[in-house]
Amino acid sequence: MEKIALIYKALSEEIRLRIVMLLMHGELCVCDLMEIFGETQSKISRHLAYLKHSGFVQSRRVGTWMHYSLKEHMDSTIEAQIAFMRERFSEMDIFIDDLKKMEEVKRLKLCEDSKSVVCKKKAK
Amino acid sequence: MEKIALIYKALSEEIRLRIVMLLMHGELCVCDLMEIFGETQSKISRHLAYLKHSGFVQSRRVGTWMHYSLKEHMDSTIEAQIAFMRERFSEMDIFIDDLKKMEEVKRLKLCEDSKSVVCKKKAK
DNA sequence: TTCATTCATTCGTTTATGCGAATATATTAA
DNA sequence: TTAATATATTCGCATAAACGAATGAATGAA
Repeated sequence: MEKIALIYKALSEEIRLRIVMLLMHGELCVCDLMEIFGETQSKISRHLAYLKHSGFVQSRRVGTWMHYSLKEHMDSTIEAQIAFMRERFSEMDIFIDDLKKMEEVKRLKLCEDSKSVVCKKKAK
Repeated sequence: MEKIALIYKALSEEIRLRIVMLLMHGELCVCDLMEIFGETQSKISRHLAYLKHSGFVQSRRVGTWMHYSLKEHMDSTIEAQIAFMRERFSEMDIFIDDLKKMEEVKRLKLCEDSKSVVCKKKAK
């Protein structure tokens, strides 16, 4: 299929759109996203894989964590589309709410001792 | 589903993307699009219906023809997305080729006598 | 009224996609 | 080495979406 259609297919699922919008503010790991969206690990991981194969995001391992971020040397069409979205969608309620939730999750993480505590707690 | 995701779902199929890009240059009827893309009537009509329900296009009847065009009072998000696409994609080969084909189809139409001849010929 | 033309819609089928649950893998710590 | 944690992937299923072929509806011409 046409490259551009594939870009829009990647953006045609709400959760992927919200992940992309969140990653504009920095790196997040799978368990952060699970908590922010209240979704299962399987679902988050699958959509991240989709975004990775579509050229939107990259990942790096940090211990047992995988940190996801927007891809650094992105295809220029994707880059332009993301710039459009940042400019156009940033002020929309749904994305602002996600951002707030993200900040809350990060704040909680800082209050905890070790880097591993938060996710362990969730598992319990 | 989230409104924005629905916008991108509408753009996630190549033929719909190409139809939208073509309609930036003016009205077209179903049989024009059939000829330009070499696709069946059913397929073209179905995707036009999809674009209509998604808020991208409008139609008006002229005799037995249905003329499709970009919607006049478009949702502002869709409008902005289309402006982005016009600016960003207009020079891409696939869309330039479609545009050339469109001009050829229109030229042929003008050379023919009555407004109905072209489509009748195709049917034969 | 009858027929031809354009387009819309339905039907049955096929393919794609998303899901939760379960399992596999990689890493770290004990 | 064993166990625990975070993540990836597979499995089976359910739903969505696209397709061609056929049919239906609207219009205009004869």
